[in-house]
Amino acid sequence: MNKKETIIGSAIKLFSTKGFEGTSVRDIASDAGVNVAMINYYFGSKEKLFESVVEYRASFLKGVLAELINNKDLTPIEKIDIIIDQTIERKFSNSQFHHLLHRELSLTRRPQLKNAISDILLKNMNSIKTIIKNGINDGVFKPVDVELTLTTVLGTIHYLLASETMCRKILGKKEGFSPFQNEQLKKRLGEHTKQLIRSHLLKK
Amino acid sequence: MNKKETIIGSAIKLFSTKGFEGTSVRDIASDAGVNVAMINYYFGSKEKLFESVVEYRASFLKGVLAELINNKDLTPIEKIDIIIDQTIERKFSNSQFHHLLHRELSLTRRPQLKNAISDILLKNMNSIKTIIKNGINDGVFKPVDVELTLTTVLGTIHYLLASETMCRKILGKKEGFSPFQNEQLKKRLGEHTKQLIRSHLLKK
DNA sequence: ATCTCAATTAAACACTTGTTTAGTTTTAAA
DNA sequence: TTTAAAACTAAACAAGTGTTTAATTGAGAT
Repeated sequence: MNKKETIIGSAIKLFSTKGFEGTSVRDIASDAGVNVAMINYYFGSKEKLFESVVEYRASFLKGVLAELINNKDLTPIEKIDIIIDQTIERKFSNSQFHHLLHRELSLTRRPQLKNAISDILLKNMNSIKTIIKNGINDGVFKPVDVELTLTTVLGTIHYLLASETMCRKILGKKEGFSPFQNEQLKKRLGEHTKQLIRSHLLKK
Repeated sequence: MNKKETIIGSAIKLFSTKGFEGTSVRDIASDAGVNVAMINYYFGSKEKLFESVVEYRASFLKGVLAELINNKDLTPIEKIDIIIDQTIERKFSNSQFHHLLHRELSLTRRPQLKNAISDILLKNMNSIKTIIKNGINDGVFKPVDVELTLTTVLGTIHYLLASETMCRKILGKKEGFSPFQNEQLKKRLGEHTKQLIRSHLLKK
């Protein structure tokens, strides 16, 4: 691994857990085992490093959803199930990075970065949107509020993973319980979300 | 309004929009029109000011939900409807403060504050939880995953309000659209959430 | 009028911040 | 082996950080 990537790795870790303002370039340099000046040498500034971090990791979020839309062998509800599973998988394994994105979104600073972030997040949403819309047009789904149905799917998953402390308390678990590494919780969340969406979307 | 409250007011505003680390005590003092030293004089430290902010505003979040639980004149689903409306109302009018709480929850620092915050948020959740549980026991609701159903209600509302930029893009609105002041959006969100929960909870 | 104590101030404190400089080492091509 | 660009370093920079100090003001009680 070259130094530039090492720096990005440390930056992801620290920005995610301590926030952008809460992380100093010296923290990052120390964690990455490089001289402080290397950050400005490679990235120009702390802020540009942040942009590089988002850009670097954004590629991980690009789902392979485009092909799913045009798949003729799957029913619309099967497609939704797959998307729910994929979304849960992705949010569980990159939970801290998701927090970073959403934290930044909720602040007023750095508007151009916020635009970049929401564009990234929207790519996934648009795939789900298309599938639901097609399902409605084909008469398989009820004529629901498409945008808010998306919001429900992503909101449910996101809210549960918003904080380890919170998640434990919601579920009534003890201190030792690690939600984000728990396969059983993933399964439980998947089943709830799928069941919910079926009731919401499918005609009886 | 005394100075202590003026400081808390400015702190809420600035912490909400710029984050805890992104806000300096001089920012706050300047906004409140007081000397910098007054913050440490009244609150002891920036961190303790933060705790005061949370404590001060937390009272606004205390719903009158306790009495709703024992109300015999309302059906379980009517109670849920009321809770959804109340939650939406509250999140719309204190959206920035909610962001502040959730942002802090997603960081690793200040664990005792995180506990305090999640306890505050959980008080509301427990009221909803009881109502759903009672509904299930009475045979009116399907035997759903109670904790995750809560998560869905709060997650839907929270996710939509997570960021103005994001909200606009989800809904396909233009730059001028102000989601958090929009009565029509409140109504739309209420209808979607209630419809969703009815399909999910009610037996056919 | 004197005393007392809380409220308030400007200034300084010690420290951290992101960034830059000027110099050195490393690398690799000519 | 010489040369030139890239990689890297320790140190300094100016600005900003939260906090404390010591002095001053103001109001109410004695």
